[in-house]
Amino acid sequence: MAIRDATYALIEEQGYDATTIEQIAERAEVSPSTVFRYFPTKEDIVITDEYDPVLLAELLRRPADEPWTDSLRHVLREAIGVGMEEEPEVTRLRSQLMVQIPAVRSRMVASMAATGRMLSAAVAERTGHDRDSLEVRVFTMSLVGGLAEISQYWAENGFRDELPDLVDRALDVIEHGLPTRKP
Amino acid sequence: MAIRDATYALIEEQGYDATTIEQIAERAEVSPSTVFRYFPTKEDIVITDEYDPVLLAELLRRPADEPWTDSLRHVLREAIGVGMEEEPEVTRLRSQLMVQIPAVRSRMVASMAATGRMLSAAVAERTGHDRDSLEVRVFTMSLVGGLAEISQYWAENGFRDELPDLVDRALDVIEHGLPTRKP
DNA sequence: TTGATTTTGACAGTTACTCTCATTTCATGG
DNA sequence: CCATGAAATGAGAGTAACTGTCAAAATCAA
Repeated sequence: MAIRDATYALIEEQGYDATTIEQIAERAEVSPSTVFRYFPTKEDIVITDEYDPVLLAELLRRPADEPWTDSLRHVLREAIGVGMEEEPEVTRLRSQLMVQIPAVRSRMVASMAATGRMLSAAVAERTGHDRDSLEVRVFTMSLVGGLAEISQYWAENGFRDELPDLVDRALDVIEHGLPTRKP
Repeated sequence: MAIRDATYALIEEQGYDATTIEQIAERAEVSPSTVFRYFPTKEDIVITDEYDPVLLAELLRRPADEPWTDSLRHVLREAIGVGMEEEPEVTRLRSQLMVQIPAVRSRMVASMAATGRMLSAAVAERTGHDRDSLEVRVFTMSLVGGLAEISQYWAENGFRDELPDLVDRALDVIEHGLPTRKP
């Protein structure tokens, strides 16, 4: 979409804060009204939720007898892989903005929380818990919190790690807790 | 502080969005400029970070040979207990605003993330990890994510649970994962 | 009391966002 | 090809959260 492209371009040129909606509208050759019609907030232009349904669909496609933590691992690796292959610069830019711009970060966390809610249903079914139980909700959100940190870590360290590896390490921590007594 | 009191009162009367900085300033008998001087954003008037140092101090006071998950449990229960005893209505209002107002929620999560960073040092030391390692960071943020959900759950269910119990259950999930095969 | 320093306020400006209403675009049936 | 209705777009006015600057006022020290 033109609005999104214009936004990415302008942010790379001038930075996030210096980029106004008016500029975005001008670059995309639409009116500011139209920008607001498609994206309720400025952060929404940067962030995308479009992976959510994909993620969920993938999860449901996994064999039912697979340990669900494994399912999750596969699905997350896949989702992240897709993002990186299709538009690596955008993926990086998003991570970077997450680190630098608090509003973007919180929009991202909110988005991931929504994803988490979706996952809750799947997780609840597999584990035999009630979807609205404290346990499932806490687990899901702790998952989301941990995963969000991956992006931060990645960006802060200059994107030098392979994202799938980070996902693996993060999931290990979330599944088994911190490995004890590491020298 | 007068500004904070005025804010709480106005929010209870009119709700969060309907309460403007101008009204707050008027009620607190200061100028809007002064409000902004003390609180960078509207959400900051509602949220407080003052428990952070207390929490950290408590944590350091625990015996060094205690399993650190136990230390965490004690400290969190204590911190929450204090908040509830000293100003229960405010604690409840904050939880409620966290559920209703996205901006407040994300400010809260950010605040808890900052607390998490502080805890990271303690956690890292006890477990022998590097404080900046992905493992510690993921663990800390997943802790924060899970704990933040407690507040949500509590408010959404009409504050009928005892907060310390919820903390216990949440920490169990975070420590041991979701209990498997619950009928 | 004077002088210095800190706190406060008045004010102007920016920008994200909302609402309303008119206009344009466009698909569809006659 | 034209008319009609629906959807997309735009113009414009308004609000409220901030930011920055500078002057006035309260506070404190000597």
